[in-house]
Amino acid sequence: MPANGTTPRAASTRRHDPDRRRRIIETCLDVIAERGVAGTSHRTVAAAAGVPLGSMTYHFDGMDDLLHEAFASFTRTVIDRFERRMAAATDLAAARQAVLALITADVFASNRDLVLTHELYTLAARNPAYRDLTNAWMRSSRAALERHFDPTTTRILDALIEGLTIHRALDTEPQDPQVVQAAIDRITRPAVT
Amino acid sequence: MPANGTTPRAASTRRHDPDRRRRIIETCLDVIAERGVAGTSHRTVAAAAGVPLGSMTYHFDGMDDLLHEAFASFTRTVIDRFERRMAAATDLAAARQAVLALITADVFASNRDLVLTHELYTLAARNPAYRDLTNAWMRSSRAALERHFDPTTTRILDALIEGLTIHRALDTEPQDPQVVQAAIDRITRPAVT
Amino acid sequence: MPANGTTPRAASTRRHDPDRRRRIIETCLDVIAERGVAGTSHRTVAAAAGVPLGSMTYHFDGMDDLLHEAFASFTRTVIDRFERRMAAATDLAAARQAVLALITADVFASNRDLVLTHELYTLAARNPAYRDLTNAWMRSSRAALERHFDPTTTRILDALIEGLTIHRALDTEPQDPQVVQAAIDRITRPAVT
Amino acid sequence: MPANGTTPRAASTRRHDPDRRRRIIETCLDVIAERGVAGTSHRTVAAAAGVPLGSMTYHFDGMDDLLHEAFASFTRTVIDRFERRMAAATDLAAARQAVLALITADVFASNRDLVLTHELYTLAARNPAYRDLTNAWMRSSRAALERHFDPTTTRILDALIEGLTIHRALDTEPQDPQVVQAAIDRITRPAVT
DNA sequence: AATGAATGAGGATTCATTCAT
DNA sequence: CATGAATGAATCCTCATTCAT
Repeated sequence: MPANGTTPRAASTRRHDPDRRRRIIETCLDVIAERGVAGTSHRTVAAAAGVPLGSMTYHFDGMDDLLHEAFASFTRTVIDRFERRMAAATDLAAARQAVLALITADVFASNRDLVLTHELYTLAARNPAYRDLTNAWMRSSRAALERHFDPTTTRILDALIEGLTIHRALDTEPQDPQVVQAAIDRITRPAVT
Repeated sequence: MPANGTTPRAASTRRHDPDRRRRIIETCLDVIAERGVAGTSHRTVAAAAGVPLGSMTYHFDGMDDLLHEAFASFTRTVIDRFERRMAAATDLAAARQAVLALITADVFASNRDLVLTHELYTLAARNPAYRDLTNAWMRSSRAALERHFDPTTTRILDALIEGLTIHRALDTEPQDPQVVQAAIDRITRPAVT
Repeated sequence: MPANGTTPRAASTRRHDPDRRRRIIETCLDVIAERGVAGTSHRTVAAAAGVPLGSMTYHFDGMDDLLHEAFASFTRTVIDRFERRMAAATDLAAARQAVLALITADVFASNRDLVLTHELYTLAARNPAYRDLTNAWMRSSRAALERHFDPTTTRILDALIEGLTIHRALDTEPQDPQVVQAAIDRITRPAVT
Repeated sequence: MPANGTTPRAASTRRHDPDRRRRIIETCLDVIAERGVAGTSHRTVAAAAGVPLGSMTYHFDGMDDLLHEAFASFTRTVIDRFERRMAAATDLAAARQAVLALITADVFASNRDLVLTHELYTLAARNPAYRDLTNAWMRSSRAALERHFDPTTTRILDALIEGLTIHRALDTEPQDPQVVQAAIDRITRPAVT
């Protein structure tokens, strides 16, 4: 066995690279996170993924196709995380707790996710082709919340999560956890009769 | 005082086309709204503003300078609108009404404002140089809300406005006004004791 | 003898899709007519013919081989038409009539043929490899005309057909049939003694 | 005065090159003649003209603009030559002589002109934008001929010149001058009564 | 025998910026 | 003070061709 750590066949089989497409997509998200959609070009992605420039238009019908695929992968990931978190809650208290965790801990745990979300929203704001992704995202978030809350509460919570997440990211001073807790309490507590 | 309404100094220091700089900035916002930051170049702005290409680097220290000035102008405009709306409210009921109007009517009345906001957030998410603008915006929104609400309520309302506005823009189905009303009620009503 | 009408050998030597090669050639002419030699690539022809890209270099030794085959097919077609038209004439009057018909009716009945002819001439003007086709074309035209006219008259008629056809195609105003008739009369009438 | 033969100002004034545009156009014709329209790219022309690639799209609105300008320059040249030759003829005999000279000597004296003509015809056959050039060319040829011949004769001569020229260029065997002479005689001699 | 995968070269074009005027 | 001219780098994309299967 060679010392370089690659399998013997790797050198000879390099031509056929079955998940190169998938790897380009993931690399593309990294590049977007780091340099923005504006700084994402065939060249930058190809260089980052270690594939020849010609690979880009071979695997994708142009920059737009690649971007859409990349953001489709991104939304799939965040939707999964959201759904798993909410599905784990078995009663109302747990559901409230899950929402708290979503906002304060994991949805945009990384700056990467925040940046990607904004880039996607920016695209969707001008280009309807990206609305299918944001729509699917919103619909799945609401479906996950509606397992535990009524439709109106769901809508409000959904907007709250959005707003608090954005402000947490943009704000220079740290977010007060008590504010988040208070928000969830007020929105989900039963109406005063 | 001169009859034309400009101060004497302005006339002497800025000869040719005194507000060309300002006009470029406003045109730049139009271009961003229409084609995105990515599609905004010296060329496109110069063409849209009807000024020679050389004017751009004469009046601004490069693209970034121009973008920052443009978004500074934008945030000034939306901050003004927000503050005027909130300042007009004289009691709590009117303040609640004002928040409702902000969300359902005027903050992102136009698609233009929505697009510009997302473009700015996207820049700010990656580039700290634009955080001063988003910070000032957030601070002023909160100050305006704090005239009527306590700090915690203000934070929650602020996030709610953000989230509902974004969702209204991205969503394909129209926003239910009752949801907005319910949200404001729950967030601003006194705690159940 | 097999019932399907093909020779036994053909069936055994060409299995899959026996006339794919021929179909590619014909499609290639369509593509050239529509987009020009410059716009004709392996890709465009393969797509138009509905064959995989790899087929192109399998069946032909590169673009040039394909182009040459395509224009060979084209000249064969127009030569046949010309010869059939001239062969049908049995006396001098009929021959004159046939020349008239060639110019006014059928040589470049379609814009397709005109375009293909110019594309071929352009290739032949620079690349000697295509001269064999234009030479064969000219030689056969002359042979067909020489059944009815002396060599000098043939040369002149041949040039006239060429020139009138080109001008008919390029001219924006329609060609006057009387001019064509007059030209044939003058060229083919006996010399004044 | 420096020994290198350039004027002293040349080195310092290199930036301002007032007839660079014209030089690019002429070089473009050379490139087309040598490599065809298909082989004519911004790169090849820029390299041949010794100008940076960026110059091409600075001076021209793209490849099509450049091509059109180049062929406009070309047709202007050949039209001038044609007109000068015909204008020099003072009587009918001289006019006949001039037509003979046009065909046998100078219209496509060089292979360059022949190639350029075919390239232009090919463009015009498919792209109406080039018909203005071929139309102007035909109209001016006819106007020049009509100084000496009636309209019908002019049309026939015009077509003859076209056809004989093309065949002279494509034919491998040399053109017989007597055929040309005979053609002119037959077309221009008075009708037999 | 036939083809999908892959790639490096080259295509037109746009760009921010510099500089001489 | 203001700008038209100019340019080299970078943009996306198409291409003919090679090659492993």
